[in-house]
Amino acid sequence: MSATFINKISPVRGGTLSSRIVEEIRDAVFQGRLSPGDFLGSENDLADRFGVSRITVRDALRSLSATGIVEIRQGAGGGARIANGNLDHFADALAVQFQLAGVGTEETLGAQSAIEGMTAELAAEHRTTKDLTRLTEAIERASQVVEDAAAFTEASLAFHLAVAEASHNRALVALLRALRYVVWPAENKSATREVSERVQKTHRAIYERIEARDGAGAREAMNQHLGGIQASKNRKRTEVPC
Amino acid sequence: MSATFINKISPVRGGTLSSRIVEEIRDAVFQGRLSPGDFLGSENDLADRFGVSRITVRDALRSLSATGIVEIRQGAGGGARIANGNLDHFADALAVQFQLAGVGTEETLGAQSAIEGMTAELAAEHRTTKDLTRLTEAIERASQVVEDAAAFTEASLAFHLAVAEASHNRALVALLRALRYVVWPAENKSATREVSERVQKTHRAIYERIEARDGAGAREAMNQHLGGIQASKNRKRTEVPC
DNA sequence: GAAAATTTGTTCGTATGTATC
DNA sequence: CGATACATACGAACAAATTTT
Repeated sequence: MSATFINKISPVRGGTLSSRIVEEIRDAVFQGRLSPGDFLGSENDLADRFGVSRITVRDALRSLSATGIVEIRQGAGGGARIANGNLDHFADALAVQFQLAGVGTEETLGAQSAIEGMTAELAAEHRTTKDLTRLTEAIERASQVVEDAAAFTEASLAFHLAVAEASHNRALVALLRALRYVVWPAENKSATREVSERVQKTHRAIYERIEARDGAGAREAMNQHLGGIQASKNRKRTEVPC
Repeated sequence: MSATFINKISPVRGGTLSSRIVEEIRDAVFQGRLSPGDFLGSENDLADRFGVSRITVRDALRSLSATGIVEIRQGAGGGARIANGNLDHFADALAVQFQLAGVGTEETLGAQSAIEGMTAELAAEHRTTKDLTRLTEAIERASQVVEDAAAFTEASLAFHLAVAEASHNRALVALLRALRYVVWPAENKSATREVSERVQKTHRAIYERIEARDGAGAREAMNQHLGGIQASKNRKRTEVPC
Protein backbone atom coordinates (compact mmCIF):
# COMPACT_ATOMS: atom_id res chain seq x y z
CA MET A 1 0.00 0.00 0.00
CA SER A 2 1.33 3.37 -0.96
CA ALA A 3 1.28 6.26 1.45
CA THR A 4 -1.21 8.91 0.49
CA PHE A 5 -0.76 11.25 3.40
CA ILE A 6 2.20 13.14 2.09
CA ASN A 7 1.88 16.88 1.64
CA LYS A 8 4.33 19.46 0.61
CA ILE A 9 6.34 20.70 3.53
CA SER A 10 5.81 24.42 3.97
CA PRO A 11 9.20 25.98 4.64
CA VAL A 12 7.85 28.14 7.43
CA ARG A 13 7.59 26.29 10.73
CA GLY A 14 10.45 25.44 13.00
CA GLY A 15 13.21 22.91 12.59
CA THR A 16 15.03 21.80 9.50
CA LEU A 17 13.14 20.45 6.53
CA SER A 18 14.61 16.99 6.92
CA SER A 19 13.78 16.84 10.64
CA ARG A 20 10.19 17.70 9.87
CA ILE A 21 9.98 14.91 7.32
CA VAL A 22 11.34 12.56 9.97
CA GLU A 23 8.73 13.65 12.48
CA GLU A 24 5.93 13.44 9.95
CA ILE A 25 6.72 9.79 9.19
CA ARG A 26 7.41 8.96 12.83
CA ASP A 27 4.06 10.37 13.89
CA ALA A 28 2.29 8.49 11.12
CA VAL A 29 3.81 5.27 12.46
CA PHE A 30 2.73 6.02 16.03
CA GLN A 31 -0.77 6.84 14.89
CA GLY A 32 -0.98 3.62 12.92
CA ARG A 33 -1.30 5.41 9.60
CA LEU A 34 1.84 3.63 8.46
CA SER A 35 2.56 -0.01 9.21
CA PRO A 36 5.48 -2.37 8.59
CA GLY A 37 5.85 -3.14 4.91
CA ASP A 38 4.16 0.03 3.69
CA PHE A 39 6.00 1.47 0.73
CA LEU A 40 7.06 5.08 0.97
CA GLY A 41 8.69 5.54 -2.42
CA SER A 42 12.09 6.19 -3.88
CA GLU A 43 14.20 9.17 -2.95
CA ASN A 44 13.09 10.96 -6.10
CA ASP A 45 9.43 10.15 -5.43
CA LEU A 46 9.61 11.49 -1.92
CA ALA A 47 11.57 14.55 -2.99
CA ASP A 48 8.80 15.43 -5.44
CA ARG A 49 6.00 14.69 -3.03
CA PHE A 50 7.48 16.62 -0.12
CA GLY A 51 8.58 19.39 -2.42
CA VAL A 52 12.22 19.30 -1.36
CA SER A 53 15.47 18.18 -2.91
CA ARG A 54 16.62 14.61 -3.06
CA ILE A 55 19.42 15.16 -0.56
CA THR A 56 17.03 16.56 2.02
CA VAL A 57 14.89 13.46 1.69
CA ARG A 58 18.05 11.42 1.93
CA ASP A 59 18.99 13.09 5.20
CA ALA A 60 15.58 12.23 6.58
CA LEU A 61 15.78 8.63 5.39
CA ARG A 62 19.21 8.20 6.98
CA SER A 63 17.76 9.24 10.33
CA LEU A 64 14.71 7.03 9.94
CA SER A 65 16.87 4.12 8.87
CA ALA A 66 19.25 4.59 11.80
CA THR A 67 16.36 4.42 14.26
CA GLY A 68 14.99 1.32 12.54
CA ILE A 69 11.79 2.95 11.30
CA VAL A 70 12.41 2.43 7.60
CA GLU A 71 14.35 -0.08 5.55
CA ILE A 72 16.04 0.99 2.35
CA ARG A 73 16.81 -1.24 -0.60
CA GLN A 74 18.69 -0.45 -3.76
CA GLY A 75 17.82 -1.48 -7.26
CA ALA A 76 14.62 -1.73 -9.23
CA GLY A 77 11.62 -2.14 -6.97
CA GLY A 78 13.71 -0.75 -4.14
CA GLY A 79 13.17 2.39 -2.14
CA ALA A 80 12.06 3.08 1.40
CA ARG A 81 9.62 0.88 3.31
CA ILE A 82 8.40 0.94 6.88
CA ALA A 83 10.55 -1.62 8.68
CA ASN A 84 9.33 -4.62 10.57
CA GLY A 85 9.81 -4.14 14.28
CA ASN A 86 13.07 -5.56 15.48
CA LEU A 87 13.23 -5.65 19.25
CA ASP A 88 16.97 -6.19 19.15
CA HIS A 89 17.42 -2.91 17.36
CA PHE A 90 16.92 -0.74 20.41
CA ALA A 91 19.27 -2.91 22.42
CA ASP A 92 21.95 -1.07 20.56
CA ALA A 93 20.46 2.30 21.40
CA LEU A 94 20.27 1.32 25.05
CA ALA A 95 23.85 0.10 25.15
CA VAL A 96 25.11 3.31 23.57
CA GLN A 97 23.25 5.59 25.95
CA PHE A 98 24.31 3.56 28.98
CA GLN A 99 27.90 3.84 27.81
CA LEU A 100 27.66 7.59 27.20
CA ALA A 101 25.79 8.24 30.45
CA GLY A 102 28.28 6.15 32.39
CA VAL A 103 25.73 3.73 33.78
CA GLY A 104 27.83 1.02 35.37
CA THR A 105 27.36 -2.71 35.57
CA GLU A 106 26.03 -2.52 39.10
CA GLU A 107 23.00 -0.48 38.12
CA THR A 108 22.52 -2.57 35.01
CA LEU A 109 22.55 -5.77 37.02
CA GLY A 110 19.87 -4.35 39.29
CA ALA A 111 17.60 -3.85 36.33
CA GLN A 112 18.51 -7.27 35.02
CA SER A 113 17.51 -8.87 38.31
CA ALA A 114 14.17 -7.13 38.18
CA ILE A 115 13.51 -8.44 34.70
CA GLU A 116 14.70 -11.97 35.35
CA GLY A 117 12.69 -12.43 38.51
CA MET A 118 9.58 -11.57 36.56
CA THR A 119 10.49 -13.80 33.61
CA ALA A 120 10.84 -16.74 35.96
CA GLU A 121 7.48 -16.10 37.57
CA LEU A 122 5.67 -15.64 34.27
CA ALA A 123 7.47 -18.60 32.74
CA ALA A 124 6.07 -20.80 35.48
CA GLU A 125 2.60 -19.52 34.71
CA HIS A 126 2.66 -19.56 30.95
CA ARG A 127 5.17 -22.22 29.94
CA THR A 128 4.12 -24.75 27.33
CA THR A 129 5.57 -28.22 26.98
CA LYS A 130 7.57 -26.90 24.06
CA ASP A 131 9.12 -24.32 26.37
CA LEU A 132 10.08 -27.09 28.79
CA THR A 133 11.79 -28.93 25.95
CA ARG A 134 13.82 -25.86 25.07
CA LEU A 135 14.81 -25.32 28.68
CA THR A 136 16.00 -28.90 29.15
CA GLU A 137 17.90 -28.70 25.89
CA ALA A 138 19.66 -25.56 27.09
CA ILE A 139 20.59 -27.24 30.36
CA GLU A 140 21.82 -30.30 28.49
CA ARG A 141 24.00 -28.29 26.15
CA ALA A 142 25.55 -26.46 29.08
CA SER A 143 26.32 -29.66 30.94
CA GLN A 144 28.27 -30.94 27.95
CA VAL A 145 30.66 -27.98 27.97
CA VAL A 146 31.02 -27.61 31.72
CA GLU A 147 34.82 -27.54 31.44
CA ASP A 148 34.97 -24.87 28.72
CA ALA A 149 34.41 -21.55 30.47
CA ALA A 150 33.49 -19.48 27.43
CA ALA A 151 31.20 -22.07 25.92
CA PHE A 152 29.55 -22.69 29.26
CA THR A 153 28.87 -19.01 29.78
CA GLU A 154 27.23 -18.84 26.40
CA ALA A 155 25.11 -21.93 26.98
CA SER A 156 24.16 -20.60 30.37
CA LEU A 157 23.03 -17.35 28.84
CA ALA A 158 20.91 -19.36 26.42
CA PHE A 159 19.11 -20.90 29.38
CA HIS A 160 18.26 -17.50 30.77
CA LEU A 161 16.93 -16.35 27.43
CA ALA A 162 14.89 -19.55 27.17
CA VAL A 163 13.33 -18.75 30.54
CA ALA A 164 12.48 -15.28 29.28
CA GLU A 165 10.94 -16.67 26.13
CA ALA A 166 8.89 -19.11 28.19
CA SER A 167 7.29 -16.09 29.86
CA HIS A 168 5.73 -15.30 26.48
CA ASN A 169 6.30 -11.63 27.14
CA ARG A 170 8.26 -10.03 24.33
CA ALA A 171 8.82 -6.83 26.26
CA LEU A 172 10.70 -8.74 28.95
CA VAL A 173 12.65 -10.74 26.37
CA ALA A 174 13.65 -7.57 24.57
CA LEU A 175 14.73 -5.76 27.72
CA LEU A 176 16.73 -8.74 28.94
CA ARG A 177 18.52 -9.09 25.62
CA ALA A 178 19.29 -5.38 25.67
CA LEU A 179 20.65 -5.46 29.22
CA ARG A 180 22.73 -8.57 28.61
CA TYR A 181 24.14 -6.82 25.59
CA VAL A 182 25.37 -4.08 27.89
CA VAL A 183 26.84 -6.25 30.63
CA TRP A 184 28.28 -8.91 28.40
CA PRO A 185 31.79 -7.44 27.88
CA ALA A 186 32.33 -6.91 31.58
CA GLU A 187 31.26 -10.42 32.44
CA ASN A 188 33.35 -12.54 30.17
CA LYS A 189 35.26 -13.95 33.11
CA SER A 190 36.52 -17.47 33.18
CA ALA A 191 34.43 -19.71 35.37
CA THR A 192 35.90 -22.67 37.18
CA ARG A 193 34.39 -26.09 36.73
CA GLU A 194 33.23 -25.95 40.33
CA VAL A 195 31.29 -22.76 39.76
CA SER A 196 29.81 -24.10 36.55
CA GLU A 197 28.42 -27.13 38.29
CA ARG A 198 26.86 -25.04 40.99
CA VAL A 199 25.28 -22.89 38.31
CA GLN A 200 23.89 -25.98 36.63
CA LYS A 201 22.34 -27.08 39.91
CA THR A 202 20.53 -23.78 40.37
CA HIS A 203 19.40 -23.81 36.76
CA ARG A 204 17.82 -27.20 37.34
CA ALA A 205 16.12 -25.84 40.46
CA ILE A 206 14.65 -22.99 38.44
CA TYR A 207 13.51 -25.44 35.78
CA GLU A 208 11.75 -27.58 38.38
CA ARG A 209 9.73 -24.66 39.72
CA ILE A 210 8.78 -23.62 36.19
CA GLU A 211 7.77 -27.14 35.31
CA ALA A 212 5.66 -27.31 38.49
CA ARG A 213 3.95 -24.05 37.53
CA ASP A 214 5.15 -22.56 40.81
CA GLY A 215 5.49 -18.89 40.00
CA ALA A 216 6.61 -17.66 43.41
CA GLY A 217 9.04 -20.55 43.72
CA ALA A 218 10.51 -19.89 40.30
CA ARG A 219 11.01 -16.22 41.14
CA GLU A 220 12.60 -17.16 44.42
CA ALA A 221 14.95 -19.66 42.77
CA MET A 222 15.94 -17.12 40.15
CA ASN A 223 16.63 -14.45 42.75
CA GLN A 224 18.77 -16.84 44.77
CA HIS A 225 20.56 -17.78 41.57
CA LEU A 226 21.31 -14.16 40.77
CA GLY A 227 22.80 -13.80 44.21
CA GLY A 228 20.02 -11.70 45.61
CA ILE A 229 20.14 -7.96 45.88
CA GLN A 230 21.27 -7.82 49.45
CA ALA A 231 23.98 -10.44 49.14
CA SER A 232 25.56 -9.10 45.98
CA LYS A 233 26.06 -5.70 47.54
CA ASN A 234 28.46 -7.00 50.15
CA ARG A 235 30.60 -9.47 48.33
CA LYS A 236 32.84 -9.28 45.36
CA ARG A 237 31.28 -10.43 42.15
CA THR A 238 33.65 -13.13 41.00
CA GLU A 239 31.12 -15.70 39.94
CA VAL A 240 29.41 -15.52 36.60
CA PRO A 241 25.74 -14.94 37.33
CA CYS A 242 24.49 -17.02 34.47
CA MET B 1 40.23 16.78 23.04
CA SER B 2 40.34 16.18 19.32
CA ALA B 3 40.05 12.75 17.86
CA THR B 4 43.31 11.48 16.46
CA PHE B 5 42.23 8.00 15.53
CA ILE B 6 40.82 8.78 12.14
CA ASN B 7 42.25 7.04 9.11
CA LYS B 8 41.32 7.18 5.53
CA ILE B 9 38.61 4.72 4.71
CA SER B 10 39.84 2.26 2.12
CA PRO B 11 37.07 1.82 -0.42
CA VAL B 12 37.54 -1.94 -0.51
CA ARG B 13 35.82 -3.71 2.36
CA GLY B 14 32.13 -4.37 2.71
CA GLY B 15 29.30 -2.01 3.43
CA THR B 16 28.76 1.52 2.31
CA LEU B 17 31.35 4.15 3.05
CA SER B 18 29.05 6.05 5.36
CA SER B 19 28.07 2.94 7.30
CA ARG B 20 31.71 2.18 7.92
CA ILE B 21 32.30 5.66 9.25
CA VAL B 22 29.35 5.15 11.57
CA GLU B 23 30.74 1.88 12.86
CA GLU B 24 34.19 3.30 13.32
CA ILE B 25 32.92 6.07 15.57
CA ARG B 26 30.47 3.77 17.35
CA ASP B 27 33.22 1.30 18.15
CA ALA B 28 35.47 4.09 19.37
CA VAL B 29 32.73 5.13 21.79
CA PHE B 30 32.25 1.59 23.09
CA GLN B 31 35.97 1.17 23.55
CA GLY B 32 36.17 4.42 25.46
CA ARG B 33 38.40 6.05 22.87
CA LEU B 34 35.76 8.72 22.45
CA SER B 35 33.83 10.27 25.34
CA PRO B 36 31.01 12.77 25.67
CA GLY B 37 32.14 16.24 24.67
CA ASP B 38 34.97 15.09 22.42
CA PHE B 39 35.11 17.17 19.28
CA LEU B 40 35.04 15.33 15.98
CA GLY B 41 35.30 18.24 13.58
CA SER B 42 33.25 19.91 10.93
CA GLU B 43 31.80 18.08 7.97
CA ASN B 44 34.60 19.36 5.76
CA ASP B 45 37.23 18.34 8.31
CA LEU B 46 35.87 14.85 8.55
CA ALA B 47 35.50 14.57 4.79
CA ASP B 48 39.18 15.37 4.40
CA ARG B 49 40.31 13.11 7.20
CA PHE B 50 38.25 10.12 6.12
CA GLY B 51 39.08 10.77 2.50
CA VAL B 52 35.46 10.90 1.34
CA SER B 53 33.07 13.56 0.14
CA ARG B 54 31.18 15.85 2.43
CA ILE B 55 27.86 14.20 1.63
CA THR B 56 29.15 10.80 2.69
CA VAL B 57 30.27 12.22 6.01
CA ARG B 58 26.93 13.93 6.29
CA ASP B 59 25.09 10.64 5.80
CA ALA B 60 27.16 9.14 8.58
CA LEU B 61 26.56 12.08 10.90
CA ARG B 62 22.82 11.90 10.30
CA SER B 63 22.81 8.29 11.45
CA LEU B 64 25.01 9.01 14.45
CA SER B 65 22.88 11.97 15.38
CA ALA B 66 19.66 10.00 15.08
CA THR B 67 20.97 7.36 17.48
CA GLY B 68 22.11 10.04 19.91
CA ILE B 69 25.82 9.35 19.57
CA VAL B 70 26.81 12.77 18.28
CA GLU B 71 25.41 16.25 18.62
CA ILE B 72 25.68 18.71 15.75
CA ARG B 73 25.76 22.47 16.06
CA GLN B 74 25.82 25.07 13.34
CA GLY B 75 27.85 28.21 13.19
CA ALA B 76 31.39 29.13 14.10
CA GLY B 77 32.78 26.74 16.68
CA GLY B 78 30.10 24.28 15.69
CA GLY B 79 30.50 20.84 14.20
CA ALA B 80 30.06 17.32 15.52
CA ARG B 81 30.71 16.34 19.11
CA ILE B 82 30.17 13.12 21.01
CA ALA B 83 26.86 13.58 22.79
CA ASN B 84 26.24 13.36 26.48
CA GLY B 85 24.27 10.26 27.33
CA ASN B 86 20.58 10.94 27.40
CA LEU B 87 18.72 8.02 28.87
CA ASP B 88 15.43 9.35 27.56
CA HIS B 89 16.74 9.13 24.05
CA PHE B 90 16.38 5.38 23.75
CA ALA B 91 12.90 5.54 25.23
CA ASP B 92 11.94 6.76 21.82
CA ALA B 93 13.71 3.89 20.11
CA LEU B 94 11.97 1.43 22.42
CA ALA B 95 8.56 2.94 21.82
CA VAL B 96 9.02 2.83 18.06
CA GLN B 97 10.10 -0.79 18.00
CA PHE B 98 7.29 -1.84 20.33
CA GLN B 99 4.84 -0.12 18.02
CA LEU B 100 6.29 -1.71 14.89
CA ALA B 101 6.57 -5.15 16.47
CA GLY B 102 3.02 -4.90 17.79
CA VAL B 103 3.93 -5.40 21.43
CA GLY B 104 0.72 -4.67 23.28
CA THR B 105 0.09 -2.92 26.55
CA GLU B 106 -0.34 -6.21 28.39
CA GLU B 107 3.21 -7.31 27.74
CA THR B 108 4.51 -3.82 28.41
CA LEU B 109 2.73 -3.67 31.75
CA GLY B 110 4.34 -6.97 32.72
CA ALA B 111 7.75 -5.45 32.19
CA GLN B 112 6.69 -2.32 34.01
CA SER B 113 5.62 -4.34 37.04
CA ALA B 114 8.99 -6.06 37.10
CA ILE B 115 10.79 -2.74 37.10
CA GLU B 116 8.55 -1.04 39.63
CA GLY B 117 8.71 -3.84 42.16
CA MET B 118 12.46 -3.56 42.10
CA THR B 119 12.46 0.24 42.33
CA ALA B 120 10.33 0.06 45.45
CA GLU B 121 12.63 -2.45 47.09
CA LEU B 122 15.80 -0.54 46.24
CA ALA B 123 14.20 2.76 47.19
CA ALA B 124 13.56 1.40 50.66
CA GLU B 125 17.20 0.41 50.92
CA HIS B 126 18.86 3.45 49.43
CA ARG B 127 16.49 6.34 50.02
CA THR B 128 17.91 9.53 51.48
CA THR B 129 15.94 12.09 53.45
CA LYS B 130 15.90 14.22 50.35
CA ASP B 131 14.20 11.37 48.49
CA LEU B 132 11.57 11.21 51.21
CA THR B 133 10.91 14.90 50.78
CA ARG B 134 10.38 14.48 47.06
CA LEU B 135 8.04 11.57 47.63
CA THR B 136 5.88 13.44 50.12
CA GLU B 137 5.79 16.43 47.82
CA ALA B 138 4.57 14.23 44.98
CA ILE B 139 1.85 12.77 47.19
CA GLU B 140 0.85 16.25 48.33
CA ARG B 141 0.59 17.59 44.82
CA ALA B 142 -1.59 14.67 43.80
CA SER B 143 -3.94 15.13 46.76
CA GLN B 144 -4.55 18.72 45.69
CA VAL B 145 -5.84 17.71 42.25
CA VAL B 146 -7.75 14.63 43.27
CA GLU B 147 -10.83 15.81 41.40
CA ASP B 148 -9.03 16.56 38.11
CA ALA B 149 -8.50 13.21 36.40
CA ALA B 150 -5.82 14.27 33.96
CA ALA B 151 -3.84 16.29 36.47
CA PHE B 152 -4.10 13.52 39.05
CA THR B 153 -2.82 10.92 36.62
CA GLU B 154 0.18 13.10 35.89
CA ALA B 155 0.91 13.77 39.54
CA SER B 156 0.51 10.09 40.25
CA LEU B 157 3.02 9.25 37.56
CA ALA B 158 5.41 11.71 39.18
CA PHE B 159 5.21 9.73 42.40
CA HIS B 160 6.17 6.54 40.62
CA LEU B 161 9.12 8.25 39.00
CA ALA B 162 10.15 9.67 42.37
CA VAL B 163 10.15 6.13 43.77
CA ALA B 164 12.33 5.03 40.89
CA GLU B 165 14.74 7.90 41.45
CA ALA B 166 14.92 7.04 45.14
CA SER B 167 16.30 3.65 44.11
CA HIS B 168 19.37 5.50 42.86
CA ASN B 169 19.54 3.14 39.93
CA ARG B 170 19.56 5.03 36.66
CA ALA B 171 19.02 1.90 34.60
CA LEU B 172 15.71 1.28 36.35
CA VAL B 173 14.69 4.91 36.03
CA ALA B 174 15.49 4.90 32.34
CA LEU B 175 13.61 1.68 31.65
CA LEU B 176 10.59 2.86 33.60
CA ARG B 177 10.47 6.16 31.75
CA ALA B 178 10.74 4.30 28.47
CA LEU B 179 7.96 1.87 29.32
CA ARG B 180 5.66 4.59 30.61
CA TYR B 181 6.29 6.41 27.38
CA VAL B 182 4.91 3.39 25.54
CA VAL B 183 1.77 2.77 27.59
CA TRP B 184 0.94 6.36 28.28
CA PRO B 185 -1.42 6.94 25.31
CA ALA B 186 -3.43 3.83 26.13
CA GLU B 187 -3.80 4.79 29.74
CA ASN B 188 -5.10 8.30 29.56
CA LYS B 189 -8.43 7.22 30.98
CA SER B 190 -10.45 9.39 33.25
CA ALA B 191 -10.26 8.32 36.86
CA THR B 192 -13.11 8.86 39.24
CA ARG B 193 -12.52 10.67 42.50
CA GLU B 194 -13.13 7.42 44.32
CA VAL B 195 -10.39 5.65 42.44
CA SER B 196 -8.00 8.55 42.91
CA GLU B 197 -8.40 8.43 46.66
CA ARG B 198 -7.77 4.71 46.77
CA VAL B 199 -4.64 5.29 44.70
CA GLN B 200 -3.50 7.94 47.16
CA LYS B 201 -3.95 5.52 50.03
CA THR B 202 -1.76 2.90 48.39
CA HIS B 203 0.84 5.50 47.50
CA ARG B 204 1.04 6.45 51.16
CA ALA B 205 1.42 2.79 52.09
CA ILE B 206 4.33 2.47 49.69
CA TYR B 207 5.88 5.61 51.11
CA GLU B 208 5.64 4.26 54.64
CA ARG B 209 7.51 1.07 53.76
CA ILE B 210 10.20 3.07 51.96
CA GLU B 211 10.56 5.40 54.90
CA ALA B 212 10.85 2.41 57.25
CA ARG B 213 13.60 0.96 55.02
CA ASP B 214 11.46 -2.15 54.60
CA GLY B 215 12.50 -3.42 51.16
CA ALA B 216 10.30 -6.50 51.04
CA GLY B 217 7.33 -4.53 52.36
CA ALA B 218 7.81 -1.78 49.82
CA ARG B 219 7.96 -4.30 46.99
CA GLU B 220 4.86 -6.01 48.30
CA ALA B 221 2.98 -2.72 48.59
CA MET B 222 3.98 -1.75 45.07
CA ASN B 223 2.91 -5.10 43.67
CA GLN B 224 -0.46 -4.85 45.38
CA HIS B 225 -0.78 -1.33 44.05
CA LEU B 226 -0.09 -2.45 40.51
CA GLY B 227 -2.84 -5.02 40.91
CA GLY B 228 -0.51 -7.96 40.99
CA ILE B 229 0.17 -10.16 38.04
CA GLN B 230 -2.40 -12.78 38.85
CA ALA B 231 -5.24 -10.38 39.59
CA SER B 232 -4.78 -8.15 36.56
CA LYS B 233 -5.04 -11.09 34.23
CA ASN B 234 -8.60 -11.89 35.20
CA ARG B 235 -10.24 -8.54 35.52
CA LYS B 236 -10.78 -5.68 33.21
CA ARG B 237 -8.34 -2.86 33.53
CA THR B 238 -10.52 0.10 34.23
CA GLU B 239 -8.50 1.66 36.98
CA VAL B 240 -5.47 3.76 36.27
CA PRO B 241 -2.53 1.84 37.70
CA CYS B 242 -0.66 4.91 38.79
C1' DG C 1 25.18 46.16 18.44
C1' DA C 2 27.06 45.34 13.81
C1' DA C 3 30.16 42.92 10.83
C1' DA C 4 32.91 38.91 9.76
C1' DA C 5 33.92 34.16 9.93
C1' DT C 6 32.54 29.49 10.32
C1' DT C 7 29.58 25.70 9.75
C1' DT C 8 25.38 23.29 8.77
C1' DG C 9 21.25 23.15 5.66
C1' DT C 10 19.77 22.82 1.06
C1' DT C 11 19.87 22.70 -3.96
C1' DC C 12 21.34 21.14 -8.72
C1' DG C 13 24.01 18.30 -11.70
C1' DT C 14 26.53 14.12 -12.63
C1' DA C 15 28.56 9.61 -12.37
C1' DT C 16 28.70 4.85 -10.66
C1' DG C 17 27.51 0.60 -8.51
C1' DT C 18 23.76 -2.66 -7.69
C1' DA C 19 19.59 -5.13 -7.60
C1' DT C 20 15.37 -6.29 -10.13
C1' DC C 21 12.79 -7.37 -14.19
C1' DC D 1 21.98 -11.00 -20.75
C1' DG D 2 20.34 -6.48 -21.40
C1' DA D 3 17.45 -2.80 -19.80
C1' DT D 4 15.62 -0.40 -16.03
C1' DA D 5 15.23 1.63 -11.54
C1' DC D 6 17.34 2.85 -7.57
C1' DA D 7 20.71 4.04 -3.88
C1' DT D 8 25.42 5.54 -3.28
C1' DA D 9 28.80 8.87 -3.97
C1' DC D 10 31.13 13.09 -5.71
C1' DG D 11 31.59 18.34 -6.75
C1' DA D 12 30.25 23.04 -6.66
C1' DA D 13 27.49 26.46 -5.01
C1' DC D 14 24.33 29.36 -2.23
C1' DA D 15 21.26 30.15 1.90
C1' DA D 16 20.57 30.19 6.77
C1' DA D 17 22.13 30.00 11.36
C1' DT D 18 25.33 30.87 15.02
C1' DT D 19 29.46 32.20 17.18
C1' DT D 20 33.31 35.27 17.34
C1' DT D 21 35.37 39.62 16.55
